[in-house]
Amino acid sequence: MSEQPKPAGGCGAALADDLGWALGVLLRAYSKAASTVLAAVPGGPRGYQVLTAVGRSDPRSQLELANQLGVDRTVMTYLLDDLERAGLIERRPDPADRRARRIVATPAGRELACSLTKRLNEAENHVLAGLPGQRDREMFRSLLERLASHVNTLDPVASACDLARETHGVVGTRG
Amino acid sequence: MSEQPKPAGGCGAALADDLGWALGVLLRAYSKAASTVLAAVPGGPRGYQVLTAVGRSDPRSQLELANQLGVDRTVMTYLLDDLERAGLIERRPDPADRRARRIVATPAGRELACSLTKRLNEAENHVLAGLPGQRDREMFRSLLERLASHVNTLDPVASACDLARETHGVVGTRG
DNA sequence: TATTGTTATACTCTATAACTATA
DNA sequence: TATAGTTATAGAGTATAACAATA
Repeated sequence: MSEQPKPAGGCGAALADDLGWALGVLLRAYSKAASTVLAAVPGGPRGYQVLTAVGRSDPRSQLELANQLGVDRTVMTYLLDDLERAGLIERRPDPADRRARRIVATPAGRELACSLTKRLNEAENHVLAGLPGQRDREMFRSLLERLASHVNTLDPVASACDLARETHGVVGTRG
Repeated sequence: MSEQPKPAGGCGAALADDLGWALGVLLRAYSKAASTVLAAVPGGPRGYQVLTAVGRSDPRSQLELANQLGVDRTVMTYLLDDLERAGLIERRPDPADRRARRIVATPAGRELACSLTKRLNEAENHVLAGLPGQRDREMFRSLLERLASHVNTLDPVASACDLARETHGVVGTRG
């Protein structure tokens, strides 16, 4: 339809009007700020995710952890290697299954995760600085989280962050 | 972002409470839908961006295009190779500078871009389905765009759509 | 035989640099 | 000398597959 080859617009949909564009810009800004904060952590953002995940609840196996964070279990090996070398986590034998390892955060790991979490909060605020009003911010967060959780239910993708994997496949659709 | 009680005396910051997480989930959902739509385009999302960019205004050089879309000029070469092979764009000599090529969309290219744009709009609506109310959607779009354009001014990153590129990094990069 | 974790390999995307042809 | 475009090479990041130990 619309077979009008309009020079300056064709079918409309200017870039600034694009949802994906806006989301991308915003996420990119946040990621930039976040990865500055997380630059010091072995494994970067991923390493931080592991730290918070193991600090949050009982010891998990590597596989559990990998599934939860949406990374391949081979990647998890490298990730944990780095974190362990840095003294942030430990691999302990699982008394119930000698194949598995229980991953626990060391005191240093918990402490680091703690301080990073605070700094990430600042990064969030930086991104949200475009909405000076407190009410606008709350509104945005609220709407965003409604959308995110809805999407998440539609898309029962295990959990938080298959993000990486999925997006990769997606983008990899290159001809 | 409220102060939640946390399990291990940690610092909280549950995953679902994280701005980066929500943004990532949403962008991922959109990317997934979008790349399904764009799977047929050589170069995927990038290819689509090129198509719309060249269809939107006067013929540009490859370098201009690369800068505008935030991709390396070496990447632009491959991208245009694919698009040209598919008969979607043409490289024409620039009468004013024999080093440069002017990139123009072929009729087929414009037509494809046009139909894809429509289908992308549907993808947007799919993602926004979590906000049933029209007013909520408008509000979200409005707030998001305010944020995005503000961030963009702070961050003079070339322009429109580093999306694709950043999406990789970003994705791996949730805080 | 299946599963946890490790290791080795291949593939994708991107960046860097070298090369050409023009300016 | 500098610039537009191309090509070749190397690097990060990820997935695939083979392997060892255990179930």
